[in-house]
Amino acid sequence: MSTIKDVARRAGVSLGTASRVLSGSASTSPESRAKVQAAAAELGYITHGPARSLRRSRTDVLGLLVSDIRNPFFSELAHAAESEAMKRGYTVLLANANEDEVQADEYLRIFASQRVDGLLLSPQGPVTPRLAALLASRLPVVLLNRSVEGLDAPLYATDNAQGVGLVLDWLERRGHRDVAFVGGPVTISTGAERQAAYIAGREAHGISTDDAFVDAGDFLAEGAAAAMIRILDRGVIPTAVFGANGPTTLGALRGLRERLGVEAASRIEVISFDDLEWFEFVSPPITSVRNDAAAIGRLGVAGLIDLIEGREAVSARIAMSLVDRSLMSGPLVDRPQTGHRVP
Amino acid sequence: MSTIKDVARRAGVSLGTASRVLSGSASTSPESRAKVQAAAAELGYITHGPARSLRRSRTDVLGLLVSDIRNPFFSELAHAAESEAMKRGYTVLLANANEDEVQADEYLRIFASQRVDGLLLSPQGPVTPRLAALLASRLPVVLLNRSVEGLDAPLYATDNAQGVGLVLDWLERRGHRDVAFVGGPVTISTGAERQAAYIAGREAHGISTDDAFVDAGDFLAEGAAAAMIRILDRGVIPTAVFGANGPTTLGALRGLRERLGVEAASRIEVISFDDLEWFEFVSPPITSVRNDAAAIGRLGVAGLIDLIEGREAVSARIAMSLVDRSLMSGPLVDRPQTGHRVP
DNA sequence: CTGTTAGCGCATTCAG
DNA sequence: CTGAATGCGCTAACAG
Repeated sequence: MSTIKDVARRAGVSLGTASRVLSGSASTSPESRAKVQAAAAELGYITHGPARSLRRSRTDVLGLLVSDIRNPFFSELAHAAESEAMKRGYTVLLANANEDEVQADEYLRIFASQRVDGLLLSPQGPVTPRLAALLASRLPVVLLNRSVEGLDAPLYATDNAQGVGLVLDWLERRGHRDVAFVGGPVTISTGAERQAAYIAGREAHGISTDDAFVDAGDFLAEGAAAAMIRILDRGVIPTAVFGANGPTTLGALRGLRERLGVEAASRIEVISFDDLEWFEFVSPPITSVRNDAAAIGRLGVAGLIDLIEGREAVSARIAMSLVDRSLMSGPLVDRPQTGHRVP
Repeated sequence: MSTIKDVARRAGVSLGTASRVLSGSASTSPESRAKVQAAAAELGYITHGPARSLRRSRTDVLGLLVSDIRNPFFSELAHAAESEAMKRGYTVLLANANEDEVQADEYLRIFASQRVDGLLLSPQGPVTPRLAALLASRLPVVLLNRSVEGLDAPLYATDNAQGVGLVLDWLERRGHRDVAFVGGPVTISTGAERQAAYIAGREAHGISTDDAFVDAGDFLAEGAAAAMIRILDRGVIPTAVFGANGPTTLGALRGLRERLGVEAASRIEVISFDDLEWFEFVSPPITSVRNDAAAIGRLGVAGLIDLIEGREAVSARIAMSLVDRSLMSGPLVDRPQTGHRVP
């Protein structure tokens, strides 16, 4: 690999001039510019990132720590964040915590070691000592979708209360009273907020307040299936199920089918926080409130760059929209009608 | 941020000794070790990655360039690669080409600039000049799932011919003659290999050789839906559809429903290359051949590290397995029976 | 506008 | 086993 020294020698200019041309930092004569650029092209010169970072004490790298890259919500978010960052001259170092606090902490160490210029964080739990140390070092941080106590950073997140409101309205319109709620960990802000909004609003929407209908998993399919089964094993039969995120809805569906069989399960309507591409294919189709993951990713990157470059960054809540697929199938005729207010 | 110099001063040893302790490179006295480690812990010292990389002329970073991070095949692969790399002391820099050659090339530049120690590549097309330059610089490279002409690197890939064989056997057992094939770009090795194996094997499995049943998209849902619609618009009605990767199957389903309606579409069986988590919920359930993305990711990382550390790396083809969901639904009774050999 | 020089933080040499 | 010295490749400060 050729260095800037090689380029300078070949172009017949000094090291400094070559550097100035290649990084465009100061004005240079047209002749120098031409000579240096030609030499660089001939040699296939590519800046040595680590050396440049060492000298400038910045890396132009952003760390992005997501909870679960296999959750389409996060893979879409990551994708949007990455292209926004690239457009603005930054590279994203993506890490996957796999909903695991220990792994998250390990990646924070790597980010710190790589000296990322800023951090996009979707936290797993409370503020760990390592995270506290990063914050103390005044590393710019923004939060994605999940907040955490004692961490005062701009937050780019789904409007959970508004989204749950859409769900409650829909449940009421469809005449559901016996609704199972499969939530996520209440230790995660999204889990807590969605559950709280649901519990607070259900009575006003004519939904049973029997807590036998409520359980929570881990925001992954497997834990959600177990939660769904726990609900059913209490002897209640819901007419609708509300899954608190994408993987949770997947797990809830599996749980329903495992306990009730395909036939009986297909008589239960499902609504999901987070829209997945396959909901239209299930019978009956699954309705959802859609979470604009791409917007969150883009806004997060923009906000983080604002912080890095010394500007203000303001939090934003992203509104959700209802994707009502119940129209496709009409009212569920085989549903037990006891106690239902049919729309 | 404290530097190794601060640690040395605080521990009352020289810079060299602190470095030796912290990187474990040479033997040190127990006392020095204790003092240095204590000082490092007190200061919250974290190695400056760029400086270390500059000095050692290696970064312990692997570049992973995937075609489409929102394709679950790749997000699972990326996840597995990342955790395998972490286990072995490497960090993965993930980039998403979005099935776009230009973007892929841009990321190759970033990888080169960051001086990654090796490259895991799922190529989009032919060898670009930039990729050629990287290869010429003797950067260790392994290929994931897709090969490319003129690039002699270890390949960790699905056994496409074997997978298509499983599909053909299943189609024959189910008595399908009029089978639509929705493929991917033949400019991508997986697209070409899968299509070639299907075309070559169909006659021996009693499947129509009418090429009206064959079309190809772009390995994304939208292009596949268009291809499916082109097939149907030729006036043929298949009894089964074979989608050449996950997003393709999704698109094919959408195309079927758009042209035929839900009812008629549900009388067509679908089989897919790549298994998706929701196939069990579709009616009838979608059968698939499963691609072990995690294995490919792990093997790729292991192979790449072998190359980096001067060992041999041998290519591997990963066998696919049939996930037969037709058992769940039994033979399709409403299917037109003309010309079918019923199993 | 350009050449020279210093030094970012670290690992590694060479003496001792 | 340890300390002192060197330089990885680059940018920025300075003097011209």
